[in-house]
Amino acid sequence: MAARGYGQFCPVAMASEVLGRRWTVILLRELMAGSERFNDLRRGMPLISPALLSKRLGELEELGAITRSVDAATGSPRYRLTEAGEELRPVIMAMGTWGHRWLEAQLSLKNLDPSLLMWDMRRNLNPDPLPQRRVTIQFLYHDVTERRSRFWLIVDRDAEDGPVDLCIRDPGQEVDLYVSTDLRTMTAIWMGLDSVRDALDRGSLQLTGDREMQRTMQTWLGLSVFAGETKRVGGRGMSA
Amino acid sequence: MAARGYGQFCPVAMASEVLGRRWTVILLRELMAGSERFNDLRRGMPLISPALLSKRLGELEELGAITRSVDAATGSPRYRLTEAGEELRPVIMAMGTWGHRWLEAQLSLKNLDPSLLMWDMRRNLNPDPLPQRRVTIQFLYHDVTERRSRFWLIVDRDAEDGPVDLCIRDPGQEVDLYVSTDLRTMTAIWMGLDSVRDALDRGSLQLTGDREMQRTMQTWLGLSVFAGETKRVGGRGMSA
DNA sequence: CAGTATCCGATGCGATACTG
DNA sequence: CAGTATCGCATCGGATACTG
Repeated sequence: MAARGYGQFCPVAMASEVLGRRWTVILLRELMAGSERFNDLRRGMPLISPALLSKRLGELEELGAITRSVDAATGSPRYRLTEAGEELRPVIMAMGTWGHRWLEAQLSLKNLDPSLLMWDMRRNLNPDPLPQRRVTIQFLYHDVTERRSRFWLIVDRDAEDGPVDLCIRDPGQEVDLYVSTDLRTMTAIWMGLDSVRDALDRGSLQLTGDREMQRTMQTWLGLSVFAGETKRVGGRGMSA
Repeated sequence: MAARGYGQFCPVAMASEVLGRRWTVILLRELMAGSERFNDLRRGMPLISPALLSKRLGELEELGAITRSVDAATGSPRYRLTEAGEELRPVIMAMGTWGHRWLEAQLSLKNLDPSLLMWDMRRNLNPDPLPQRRVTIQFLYHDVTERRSRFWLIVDRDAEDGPVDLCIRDPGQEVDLYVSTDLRTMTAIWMGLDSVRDALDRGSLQLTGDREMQRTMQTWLGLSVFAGETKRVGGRGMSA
């Protein structure tokens, strides 16, 4: 694919040589979102091959943007942003803001993926408006093939591995709230293009169970960090 | 190169599908720097093939980031950023700022290119500190092969095509200031890694001609827009 | 000047399987 | 869980030549 590099001394060109590599930006986004372990990173970018992920991690480490360290307790490797890596946050955020403002929403809603959505929701869910006790929320996407249509979020503020756990098998606990909807609706809500109330009114979303949890869903359901940005979308959107 | 696209609805991923394409970021930088014509754009990215430049321009137009219009006077096409394209400026700037702060300076100084440097300098030169009359400045890079070692900047505030013209052939005018140096020194000054004074003191830079222009060189010589950023550089720099 | 057309080569990357 | 090893091909894009 050509002589790798643009032959330019301009800092934009040099940064672009790094950030232009496939998956690198997505990987940084995952790291910024807080994932530190190899397989957690994979969950956030399911289409990457382990070989390539390993390679990209190596490049970023070589570059000084991340460090690889071994967790003393578990013995498992952890990848963390260095100061240099942390300073890429404005770049990634600016990209996301622009993408959200200007890229056709339709396009987002073509790349639907229930696992990815649930993984994102797990990360941003806000336990505060929920009951103090441990609660289980079941999501059912009735337009998704059987195998990936049901998910359970278990919220427990006192859990060791973060307050929210995502299951793809029935955890066998009593469910406090059932959420039944289609993938597109839930994704649109997550991206701030739709709201819980509107979806309920339209009948695109059904809630069953704890009334209080139903009422406060819009507040505990964390949204995409870009959901607040005003959408513009002037052009014809991406061709792909 | 694989299924084009990351299969993600995240705005970062979608923006990255556009900005990750080779040369796209460089092209945007050129447009943001003010180039509007096909061959001016090429001068700012000499290693791109005309076919690919044409393709990228088409993609950005399709996307709604630029418009192509035909100049009524000259009949030549002009490419300009739309509002959506203009809003990519923070992204490009953030990339440049990061690149300047964290990427090994050595690396920049490996991608030396006299034509590119002169083309950048032409753009950012500040005519104000210079004499009111038309002045000619000759640059001689004594470490560069004969054919690309001499350049002339002609500064004329009243010229039709911008105040500064760059020539690669002797324009046959009396030269007001001779600048003799090596390519690395001049690039380092341009990037804010070195100063006119220091280079003069070290003997890496020689000036002959108009004393006043010599004295004020650091002020009329416009620097890279990133020259003000503090360099950090923690890691081992890029592998390339 | 402002592109198009064509060809072909390198290689990035996806897929899959395997290991400590 | 956290990767490595291997293979093969699609495709991106570089080179060159040509045109209105």
